[in-house]
Amino acid sequence: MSDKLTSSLEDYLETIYLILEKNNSVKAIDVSKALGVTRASTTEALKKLANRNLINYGRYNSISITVQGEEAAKEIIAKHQSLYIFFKDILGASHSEAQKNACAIEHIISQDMLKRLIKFTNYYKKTCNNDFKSKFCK
Amino acid sequence: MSDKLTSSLEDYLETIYLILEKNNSVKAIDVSKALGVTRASTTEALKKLANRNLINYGRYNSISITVQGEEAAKEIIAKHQSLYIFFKDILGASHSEAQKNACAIEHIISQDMLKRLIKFTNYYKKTCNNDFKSKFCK
DNA sequence: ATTTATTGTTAGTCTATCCTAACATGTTAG
DNA sequence: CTAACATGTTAGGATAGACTAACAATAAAT
Repeated sequence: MSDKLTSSLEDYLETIYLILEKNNSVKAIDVSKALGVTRASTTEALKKLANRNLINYGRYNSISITVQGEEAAKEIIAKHQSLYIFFKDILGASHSEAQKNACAIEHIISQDMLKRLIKFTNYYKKTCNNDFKSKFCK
Repeated sequence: MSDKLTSSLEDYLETIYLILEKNNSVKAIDVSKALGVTRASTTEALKKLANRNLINYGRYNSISITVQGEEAAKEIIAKHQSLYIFFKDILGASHSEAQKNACAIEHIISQDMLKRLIKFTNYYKKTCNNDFKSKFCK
């Protein structure tokens, strides 16, 4: 039924979820600030997310997330998190590098590849004691 | 001077380079077919690449690549290759999965992260004998 | 409570990318 | 050589995403 979200809409949804988790409420302006876009852009994105029943929201209303929306957001965040951990803990990248790359790649890596990456990360952490990191990452 | 290429333009340039490598000549139609886009889209992209001095080409002319274009193409292909190898040889993904993900991620992974990934891949291949792949990837 | 500041919306513009359809140019087979 | 076919170009339209600027609604402050 629902087509795959664009990277951009995934970013909006993810941001809404994360702010809600912290603050227990989100306003459009918070989303705008978090993503570094104008309020106009956020309005447009919110409409699209609402049309797909991922969030509830109407004119001048505060935003809530639907069950579907929550599921979708959690999936994105899980991808982000797995990538971040691989970049940081295995490859030894800095927080900001790991973050930046995870933010971009989370939208395009396939489910299959992500599963492999997670399995590998867990395996490597257990078995290899971060040899690589200690040798090559200062 | 030259802004970063978009993912789309990178794809066109990469494709041109790869076809040239094989055939010693490229036509727009080859690029169209390789990328699965219309001739019209290719015409447009070729104009943009020519404007940035990455290829030489005029109306109804066959395409050649400039020195700058070659450099840029090689960089993209190197990214692709490194990602592909990691996905295939370390994570044990299939050819097509590795290919698909490399094609997408090559345009967005940072130089820093790529370097780390390459270093890691080499290190892991030497040191770890593909334990993970043999255990988890059939 | 009314003014001021903040936040949200709309309308219109821009860029990038793709498309289709019509037309132009090249190429190849009779 | 000239008809077909293949290839390239143009014009025009669609979608997605962002922007600015003007306006509307809400919230805060005096």
